Amino acid sequence: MPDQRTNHDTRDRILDVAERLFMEHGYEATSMRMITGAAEVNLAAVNYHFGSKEALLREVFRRRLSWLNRERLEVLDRLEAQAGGTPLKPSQILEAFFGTLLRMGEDESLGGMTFLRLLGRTLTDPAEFIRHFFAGEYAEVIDRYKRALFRALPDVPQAEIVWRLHFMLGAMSYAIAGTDVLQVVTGCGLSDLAGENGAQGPGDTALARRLAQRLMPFLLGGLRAPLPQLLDPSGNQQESSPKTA
Amino acid sequence: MPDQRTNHDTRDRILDVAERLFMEHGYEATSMRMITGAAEVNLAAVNYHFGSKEALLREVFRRRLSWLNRERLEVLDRLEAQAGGTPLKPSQILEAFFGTLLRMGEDESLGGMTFLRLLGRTLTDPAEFIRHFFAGEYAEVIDRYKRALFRALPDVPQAEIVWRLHFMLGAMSYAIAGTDVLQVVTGCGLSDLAGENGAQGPGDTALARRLAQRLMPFLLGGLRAPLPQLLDPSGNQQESSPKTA
DNA sequence: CACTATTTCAAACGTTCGTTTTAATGTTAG
DNA sequence: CTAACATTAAAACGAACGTTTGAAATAGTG
Repeated sequence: MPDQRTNHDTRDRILDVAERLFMEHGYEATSMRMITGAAEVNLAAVNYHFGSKEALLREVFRRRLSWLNRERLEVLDRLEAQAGGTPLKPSQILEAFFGTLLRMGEDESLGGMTFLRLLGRTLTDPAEFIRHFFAGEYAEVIDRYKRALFRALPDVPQAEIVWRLHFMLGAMSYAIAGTDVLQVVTGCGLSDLAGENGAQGPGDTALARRLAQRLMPFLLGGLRAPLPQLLDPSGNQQESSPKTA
Repeated sequence: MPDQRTNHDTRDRILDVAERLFMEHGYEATSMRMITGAAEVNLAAVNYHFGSKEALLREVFRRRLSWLNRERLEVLDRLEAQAGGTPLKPSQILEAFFGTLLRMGEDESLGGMTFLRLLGRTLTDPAEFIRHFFAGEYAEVIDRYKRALFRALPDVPQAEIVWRLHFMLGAMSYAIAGTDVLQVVTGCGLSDLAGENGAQGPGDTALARRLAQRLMPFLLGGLRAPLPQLLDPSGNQQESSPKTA
């Protein structure tokens, strides 16, 4: 029985703190006492308001993904309505799907870069309940955008499109996770590449914008790359590197 | 006792089991008792042979990455020696860097897909000691390949190359992690896309090969995509390759 | 053989985990 | 007011955590 009149101050503070701590340390490495301590609420508050630690993580994502998925569907609906019956351009589809997400990084009320980083880091979490949750949350949106890409690229085998959608999701997920070894090796993170100071905070919104500027051409280039010549299973790939076998 | 064990037998069995369990459940969600139980060794064996749980994870990676990094450097050395003083082709560099890794997935003695999945899932782990470890392991290889790409693409701003190397790492990392929501949503994983049975096992080596066939054109297309028009002065449109057959 | 170093083993260490309990405190409507 | 409900509070729960201990077993060497 959801009661909208209840006091949401404790609830929201828990969600905000959990979002940040789950991002910084991961789900397993974040304890209830870390969360309730940072949120300055009682230890039992999480179980009272959400039921369990797993349900807390789900709610942390649900309040962001419900907006994201709705927005993604609405943008696609709008594009397809404008196009009449003609297929959309791949660049439009990518902009709708990835641009909508990256725009969340510029809006603190939508979670900002904190949520984006959390999302990127959690998408590769092997925990069963997490993957099951994401599968349910993403099912409709993925299906709609997949079919839009099928229509946009009628000459490309659908299996190939699925592969490349998979790769594009990976490039984006990893990019927003912000844990790249490159950043530690080169001593400069995305923030420095974006020309801003490295400190997290308000500068993150600029980071999200520049990330989108850089990511979109890359994804489009990958999506429209020449198809690999399909060989019989016994035949091996083209050899442009020295033999290693 | 079912069979006699030598000194290194315990060590190696712990490493093999830890590699699989860390992949399946993640570092934090894998307990020492799960590892020693599955390896059929005493609980204290891990601390005796490796010192700590963190040190065990480092050793799990070190025994694989030492081979991978050495191989990557040797392949690059060989390519640059063959090329004389001329710059390498981007496709050669990508094949050397990503192809070498993906070939590990075909060789069970190098860890196979189990290690590849573990690597992909761990690269986005926020734990401090993990990121510090990866930074040290990858420093030399990243630097060498980065500079090779700089020479191969002299007209592309170096910051742009770093961005795209970042995106390529992400696409590969996410792909080998094998946790994509697409797989759960569409009900078919990479194994099905590869035309093989979905069961993990020997079929995984075929998966690694087909993954490489699909991933390499995508990465090359992304790397050579038209540059985003920003405040960049020269050479913005270098090479467009939309040949969606 | 005796001696030493290495490895295995069962048991326990102290700590932290997520969760539950029970009571106290606000809050709201009749 | 008071009865009913919603929320917070302190304390404790049993279980599981990574690690350590000290003795027993094994292997290697002269």
